[in-house]
Amino acid sequence: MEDGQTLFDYNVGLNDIVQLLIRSQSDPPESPALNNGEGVACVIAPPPTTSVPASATPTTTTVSLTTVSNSNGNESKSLIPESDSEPSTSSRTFLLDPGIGHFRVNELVDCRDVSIGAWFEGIIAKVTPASKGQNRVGRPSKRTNGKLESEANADSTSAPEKGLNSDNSQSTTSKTDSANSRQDVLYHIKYEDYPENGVVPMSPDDVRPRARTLLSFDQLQVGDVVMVNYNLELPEERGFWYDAEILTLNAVSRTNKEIHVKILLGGPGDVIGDCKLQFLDEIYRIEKPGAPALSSSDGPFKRKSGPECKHCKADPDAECRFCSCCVCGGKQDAHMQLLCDECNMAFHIYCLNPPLSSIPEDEDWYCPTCKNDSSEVVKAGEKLRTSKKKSKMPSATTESQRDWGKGMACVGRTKECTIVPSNHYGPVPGVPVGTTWKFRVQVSEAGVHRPHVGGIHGRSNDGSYSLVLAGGFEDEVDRGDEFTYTGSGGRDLSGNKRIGEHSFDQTLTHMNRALALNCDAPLNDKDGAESRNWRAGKPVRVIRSSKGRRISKYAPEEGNRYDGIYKVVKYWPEIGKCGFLVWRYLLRRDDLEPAPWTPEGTERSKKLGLKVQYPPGYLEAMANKTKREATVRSVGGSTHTRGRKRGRPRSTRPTKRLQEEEEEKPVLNMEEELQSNGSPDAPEEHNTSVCEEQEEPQVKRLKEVESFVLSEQQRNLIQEDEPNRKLWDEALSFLTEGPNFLRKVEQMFMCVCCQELSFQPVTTECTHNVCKACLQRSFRAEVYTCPACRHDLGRDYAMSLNKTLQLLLDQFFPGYSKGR
DNA sequence: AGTCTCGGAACT
DNA sequence: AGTTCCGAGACT
Repeated sequence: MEDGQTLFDYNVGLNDIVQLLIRSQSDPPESPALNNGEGVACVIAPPPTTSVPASATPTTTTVSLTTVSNSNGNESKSLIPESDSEPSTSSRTFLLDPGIGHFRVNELVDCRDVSIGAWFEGIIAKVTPASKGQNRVGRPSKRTNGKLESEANADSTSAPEKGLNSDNSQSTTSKTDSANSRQDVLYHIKYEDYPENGVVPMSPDDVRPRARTLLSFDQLQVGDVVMVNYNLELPEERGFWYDAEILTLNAVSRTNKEIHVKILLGGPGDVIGDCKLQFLDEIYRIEKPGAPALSSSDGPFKRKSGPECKHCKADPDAECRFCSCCVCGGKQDAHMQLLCDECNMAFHIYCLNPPLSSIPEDEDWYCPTCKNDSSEVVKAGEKLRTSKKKSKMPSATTESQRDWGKGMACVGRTKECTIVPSNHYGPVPGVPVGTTWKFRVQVSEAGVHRPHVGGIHGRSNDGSYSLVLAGGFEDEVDRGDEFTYTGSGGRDLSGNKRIGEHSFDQTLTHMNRALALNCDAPLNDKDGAESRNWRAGKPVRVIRSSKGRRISKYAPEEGNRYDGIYKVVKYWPEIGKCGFLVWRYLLRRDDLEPAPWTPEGTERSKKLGLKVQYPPGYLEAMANKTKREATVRSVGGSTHTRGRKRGRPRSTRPTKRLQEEEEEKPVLNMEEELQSNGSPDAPEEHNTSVCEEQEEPQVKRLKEVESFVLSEQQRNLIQEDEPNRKLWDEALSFLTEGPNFLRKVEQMFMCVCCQELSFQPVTTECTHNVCKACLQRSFRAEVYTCPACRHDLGRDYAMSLNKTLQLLLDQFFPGYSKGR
């Protein structure tokens, strides 16, 4: 990121997870991290077989190497030299005592790359004193090591090189205190296999004597910590060298043995449990400090490392498109094989189409299938290109620094409805008519009306699932159980607007077409159509917004209320009051649940304890933001009402409210349309923000919620689901709480893996329910335990589907499995 | 990736 | 009270 840029500029959205690294100005531009292809164009290294006997001839630097490094002196861009191209070790095999620390110069050691937690062969190049601060700087990777040091010491004089100058004074003190001397040094090592990394400073914790002792199977015991070869990404293949604690030793037969270990990556708690080892005859003892020092003249003490090709078994004569050129499979001309920085496949430069005449000078190289349009890539230090959309936004031109976009219209969802798919018709299970949310984003979260802003939710080749009545059109009529609705479009929304003046005709496309498809009639985008049997049309969930109060007295006082299922009776084009053609729809209610404005409806809402739902923490935040007065204002209502409420003693409020509601209901019900503007003083039935806490017990006491009624079949199925008896018993105790029953069921049969209602559930022997797919994924990752309780299921566990439970969940949450 | 949208708070 | 402008999400 560049100064002045925001995450929005990078299309990072709310709830996205990103990884950020702090960029250091002092980080040398060319200091590639080990095993980190980032920023480094690699040329393929020779196959492992050719490198094994290599140490015999240290002077035979390959001819191919010189050709490239001549043309390009930059090490990071040049070839990775073959392992025999490390002349310095053989020419200086004597050990030098630096006077401090445990290791001598030229001693063979193992060094841990803390970024990946693996040990690599290294040689001590020099030893310097280190200030305590330096050693305590976390355990950064080699790449960040130098960076952190220079940053930490930017304001002091104890940069590493300065520390070297004050060598004498510090070394004497450390000699007197041997316990400190280990901590107070910094080892500078060279990796045997990665000379291009140069000399790397290392904390004493990450350096130890070179492993030299192979342990046989019978020398091992459970609990021992040893060094093993393991590939974290591809456990079947050869990988790097890690410390590991032995978990199980299983000798199936004399030749067939199994060892499971826990890989220890170095950091506290940084472990990978239950890894099955592949290379049982390559297990090393970990040497303790003080083990006899080894130098390169004592032998190579070199372990097999790195991924060996499993396709060709690293046969140098075999053609292999996996470990060698993926075009021709040939292993020749290793120095002319380019490695793609994305997919890691190799390409002879002459096998490319078009072929390249030389190794490219760019730091990165991507193969034709991985290459992105370079104009789309924002490189480090480059300014972002403004996208088409952003360049159209007013802020791109006006340069105004206004604080837009902070409102509830611009927040992201914090949860998502998963019990029904987004294209679900009909009610959302567990959401009764009368449920009210303050903000549209909450309606979206509940899955009742998904778009944040749009009035119609639908798909133009399927139909409409829900719509919001928000009174945007003067000429709409709302009679409660029947209303007219207007399509979308016809507005000029340039300038990043959401609504605007009508400036052209609407068409029966997009959402307008979707809503028309709900009508039980063949689509007619010329004249509209009338249903043959209006009830036969597709159901639409209808939400009334308090904004609709402008033209409809059926709109709620506050927020957005789910009013039930409606059907499209007919639709037709007409010239609206705006002067342009609009598409108009007649919707009629077709729902057994009583409408919220009817006496039955208000009664039911009361029983269910329905009140306006606010986002978590919203009321508290509002209360903090302003004072009590401001909180009252947010409830809405006229000044007159506000005054009355404030003057009223709190303790009497719940009773009073109920009386008022009972008086009010008939009024609301009987009022004729046009009288609605005359009743602005109606008491707020959804007045919650001030007295919510006080109300709670009262509501509970008064709540005689209508029970959830199980069908005969459901009852039988629950009986049948023997393994889940306990869970069902608990859920059934919520039957008396109406919609809470479904919420309880959803909660109890949630899959711990995907955090959604279990789909194709497997009921484990420890009576937990998980999606079969989730359990299979776990087994593929070789974790054979119950995801919920870690009970061992065994790798041969038969995952049998609990069909009874699946039937039940499908009944309670119709359509939820369609979304999977 | 581009287009569309009966929200909602900051600003005037 | 009216105007201006934003991110997010859904569809195409």
